[in-house]
Amino acid sequence: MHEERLADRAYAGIVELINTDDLQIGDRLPSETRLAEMFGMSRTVVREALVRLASDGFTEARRGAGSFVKRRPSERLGSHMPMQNLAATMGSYEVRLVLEAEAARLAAQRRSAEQLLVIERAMDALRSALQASGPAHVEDMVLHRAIFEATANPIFVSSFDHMHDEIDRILRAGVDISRSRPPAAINAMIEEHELVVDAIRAQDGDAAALAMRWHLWQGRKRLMP
Amino acid sequence: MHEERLADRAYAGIVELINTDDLQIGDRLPSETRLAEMFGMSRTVVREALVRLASDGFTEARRGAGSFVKRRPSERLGSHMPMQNLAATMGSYEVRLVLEAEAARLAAQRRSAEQLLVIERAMDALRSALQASGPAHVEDMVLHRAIFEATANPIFVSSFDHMHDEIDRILRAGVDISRSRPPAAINAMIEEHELVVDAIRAQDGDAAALAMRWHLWQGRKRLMP
DNA sequence: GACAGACACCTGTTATACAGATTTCCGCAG
DNA sequence: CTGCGGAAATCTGTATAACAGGTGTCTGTC
Repeated sequence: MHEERLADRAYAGIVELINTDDLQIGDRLPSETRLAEMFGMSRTVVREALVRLASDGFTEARRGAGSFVKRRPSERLGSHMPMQNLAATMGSYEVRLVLEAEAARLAAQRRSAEQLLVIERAMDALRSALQASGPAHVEDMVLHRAIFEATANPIFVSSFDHMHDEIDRILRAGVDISRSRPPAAINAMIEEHELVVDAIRAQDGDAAALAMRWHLWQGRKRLMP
Repeated sequence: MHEERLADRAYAGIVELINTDDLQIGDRLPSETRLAEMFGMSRTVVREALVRLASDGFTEARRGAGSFVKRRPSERLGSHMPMQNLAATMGSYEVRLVLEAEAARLAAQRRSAEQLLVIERAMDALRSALQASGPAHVEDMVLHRAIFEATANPIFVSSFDHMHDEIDRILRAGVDISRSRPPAAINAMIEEHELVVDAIRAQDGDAAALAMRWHLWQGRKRLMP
């Protein structure tokens, strides 16, 4: 369908080059002529790719000197930044604490009646799953996502999706999420979520943000006491 | 100071052409050869400008047919910006306010000496770009991203990348990047950024978060007073 | 009027050349 | 050996010519 042009391959090739050769910010790329013969294409095409890379803020061309790395294309997490699962989990809670607390506040302020219904249904599903002592991480995710959707801000929602994907990929490797929980923890998790949902129902932004912070903080403690 | 390349003039010329000739979405631009003789430059340069315009989502090239207007650049934000973009801009500031303020706080608390250097170099580049009255959105982005990298939390960094891509995708069509800024605004933008960098240098988390909040709030006001 | 084919035009790509800027390096002076 | 100046090598920016392959249009025929 999309007939790939040579310049697209050159663009991808240079990005890959930065990653595999571990070029740091400020490092010089091979010259246009060199890249052209490396990729087996003309200098014109390489130039087109470099122009787009510069436009995207990845590289910077200095006349007479060469092209330089200005900002590294985001390498996939985990491959180039080997991080302990523990540290990664801490990191994930850091981001969640920030993003989710504010999402809860906005959700409380803006929720429509329909969105509240979606949230409450997700809450019921989560409660059932937890009380059945089964795996509940999917229900948990559905509830949290519903809260993001109630912010009526698509960028918030897509940020949640992205964050969730990243966290999932890191945690899935090491942490066994569906391990058995003591009954006390189950009741605590239900209660924490209910505090959040109650605040959203009451349209109390501060309370929702606080409850969400509390919930995430408790969750962090549950994972690594 | 701001060494303008021919391709920059071609880029601006084509944007102006779309506006003055009132080319609508789907309309065909003059051919590359025609544009070259119109602007008195070679086809090579015109092609470079067209590649960047296509990369910015303004035009689309169809092999054998020509280049076509895909999205119209608007000269002034606020007046011509469609409601969709306005809402998206508000939404983007909502997310940025949350994520970037906390990123600035963490950056201040955790920055290494090297990361501070990267941030300061990005600040220098941004200051130069702004003082030269040239386009500075890439330099701005580089600085903000450097702050996220100083959080030492890869999920934060990838969240920034994702957020930036989302915002870019929505906004880039509507914003004429090369629009002129009044000198007062330029100085204000420099000062706001410097407040953030200063706080990070001093490792004062609260001050960094506050300064970042202030900066984003001012930016929102600049865009839609 | 409908259709097929020739034709003109357009973008994508290659090749070559040169100007102007920057870096490298070598030789020379101290 | 060190410092320095300048030539040489290298690199990006720009121009020109050429061709391949796709697209739109016009024309002549039926």
